[in-house]
Amino acid sequence: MTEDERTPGRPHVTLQDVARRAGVSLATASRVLNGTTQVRADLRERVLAASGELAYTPNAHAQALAGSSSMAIGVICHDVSDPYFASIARGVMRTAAEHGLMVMLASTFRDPAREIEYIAMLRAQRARAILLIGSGFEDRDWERSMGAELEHYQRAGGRVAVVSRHRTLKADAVLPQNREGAAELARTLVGLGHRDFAVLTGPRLLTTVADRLGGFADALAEAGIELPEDRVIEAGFTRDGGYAAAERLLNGGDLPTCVFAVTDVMAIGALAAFRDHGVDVPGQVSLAGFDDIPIVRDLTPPLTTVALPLDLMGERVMELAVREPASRRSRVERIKGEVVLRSSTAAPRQRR
Amino acid sequence: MTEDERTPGRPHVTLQDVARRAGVSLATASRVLNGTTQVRADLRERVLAASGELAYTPNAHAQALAGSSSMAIGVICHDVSDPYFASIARGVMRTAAEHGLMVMLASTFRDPAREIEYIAMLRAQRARAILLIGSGFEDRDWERSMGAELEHYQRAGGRVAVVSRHRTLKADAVLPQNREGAAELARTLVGLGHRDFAVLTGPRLLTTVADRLGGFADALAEAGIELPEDRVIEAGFTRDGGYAAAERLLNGGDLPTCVFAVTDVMAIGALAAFRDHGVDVPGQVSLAGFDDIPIVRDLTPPLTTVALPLDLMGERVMELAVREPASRRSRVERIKGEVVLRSSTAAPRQRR
DNA sequence: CTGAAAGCGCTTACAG
DNA sequence: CTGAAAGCGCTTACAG
Repeated sequence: MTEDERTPGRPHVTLQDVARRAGVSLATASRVLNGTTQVRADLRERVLAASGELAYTPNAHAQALAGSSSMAIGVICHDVSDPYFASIARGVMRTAAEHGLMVMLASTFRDPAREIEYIAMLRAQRARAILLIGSGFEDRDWERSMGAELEHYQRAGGRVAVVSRHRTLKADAVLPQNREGAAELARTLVGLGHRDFAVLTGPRLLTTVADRLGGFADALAEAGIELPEDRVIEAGFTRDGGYAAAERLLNGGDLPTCVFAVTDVMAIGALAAFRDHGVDVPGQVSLAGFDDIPIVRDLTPPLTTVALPLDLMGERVMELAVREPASRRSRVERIKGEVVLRSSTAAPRQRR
Repeated sequence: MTEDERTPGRPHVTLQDVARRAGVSLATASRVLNGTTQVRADLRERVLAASGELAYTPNAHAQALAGSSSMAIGVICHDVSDPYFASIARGVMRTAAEHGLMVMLASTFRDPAREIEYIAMLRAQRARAILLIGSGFEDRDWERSMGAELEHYQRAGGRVAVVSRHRTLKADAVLPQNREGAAELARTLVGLGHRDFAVLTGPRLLTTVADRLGGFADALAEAGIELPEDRVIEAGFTRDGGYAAAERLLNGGDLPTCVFAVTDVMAIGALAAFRDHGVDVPGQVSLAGFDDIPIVRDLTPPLTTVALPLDLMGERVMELAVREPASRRSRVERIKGEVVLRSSTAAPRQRR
């Protein structure tokens, strides 16, 4: 493409330029290039040739404005650098690519103001769908404002899909079975001989935390094992939170025989704290996480966890957002977690 | 907002609706909302009120089309789930948010066709800038096609900025000092007493691999230490590649006293392979990586590496893309790596 | 300071 | 099948 082949003064080649060079009307050029209607073969050829010669790239904004269709999907997460999100994102990106969609990504760092702001931006972009990846809040205010913002978006034709439970959001959802997975893990650990547990958690307002903690505690209760409140240690929902929680546990006097961190990321921090304080895992204390992010296989010891097919969950949530719903009801896809025993857990030392 | 407050049949509230409700012209409403010109206070008030009452959201496509300005930045990486990218992305996202920009993300999995395709899509979106995160190729063909595509974009006013060296791309760049960092690491390891090395690398066509390997080998040579070709083991540029490379090393007969994996991600794989084969690190072999991704602190043993300020690099590359250049010359920001000694390296056992 | 109007680059009924 | 024209929702010279 050289300067004089396009309309002078314009930085981009337009459909008009292509049509002119091909000797057809704007309409015909448009029809050839997005193949809706039949066009006579020779005209078709000429348009294609002209488009190629001029290296024509359609203006997505003009297309969106004229056709009111956008190829953009908004994806909102808490932190791009969290490996849990990163694994899900892999599936999201792959599936987006397969559908020729662009992903607009936003990190909110759990700042509600930022979440609202991003939804407004995505509304402005006329994103075709918005994906919320990660735990919701058990919080009336947060829910109300998010809900209002999203409904607004949905009324204008936008689609919303989420990974993880959001109490009242009316949206398609991929739901990891957090309660069931945590319960199954508890039963497995009890089966190993453990009777004395602690749980390291993030803020209990997060639905994911509430579900995993609840499922774990309930299963223990069914086995006749109590989880005293002072054995539930709440900290940041991060690696450093796990580290801090484990340190608080260590300072709290006698250790339990088994610790459950509600996410692998927190478990990584806990493992580091145990190592730094000379506590052997699983010799002195067993440790388990949840999620099965890829790295936990490479820890020493490799981490027992509840495996979630994260990549697949990303794929599914994107597909929910893209596929037209058969009915008006929200679709729900439940994802089962599978307990994976690795060397970070063992039978307790002085059993009996 | 209720149905009858906006133009019937339209899903979105438009500026026209706002203007009508405020009793002003389209132009005035526009001026109030993007604050270019002065507008009389009372009109201003009325427009703001109307906009709020109708929950008006501007149509970004119409804005982009009319003003030919887009708030979107394209970010192209190889794999969103790679922790190296994830850390850089954190800085990118934060900086984007500070500037009110949206990030359109693309994963290419190093597929050249996909890279080209994404650049075309970003061109269609009239993205304000494109960020290439990750190593370039020492490959004429790849370079030619990428170069052509990007120049095309740049001629139309697009900005391009990269992290890592791309031989001939005319773009602003954040350049980690791979050669120097690897050389410094080599000197440090030699200082520890090592004389017998192996290097685990990704494809040597990647500029990052070439630079780190080259810097390491040169520094060894300066110390009078040879790095035989069969001590350079090439594999995939991933965790599994590192694992495979380490296994090949183990099968190759006598172990070196020290192994350098050109990225932390490969080092993680190597560490797992050593563990699986009962090779003690650093007892039998020392291991070092490069990048200092967050997780390597939590490995056992924690990994010696060359630390790069990844988050900061993300911030910088975004700022290069956003700030107007003073001259037409490409700007280059060099980033120094710092050797961080952790427990994965030690003096060799049977020294002397 | 304010408004009428042109124009951004497309798509898509509507006639032919 | 093809083309002239209206319209998508804004911004911004250009007059007043």
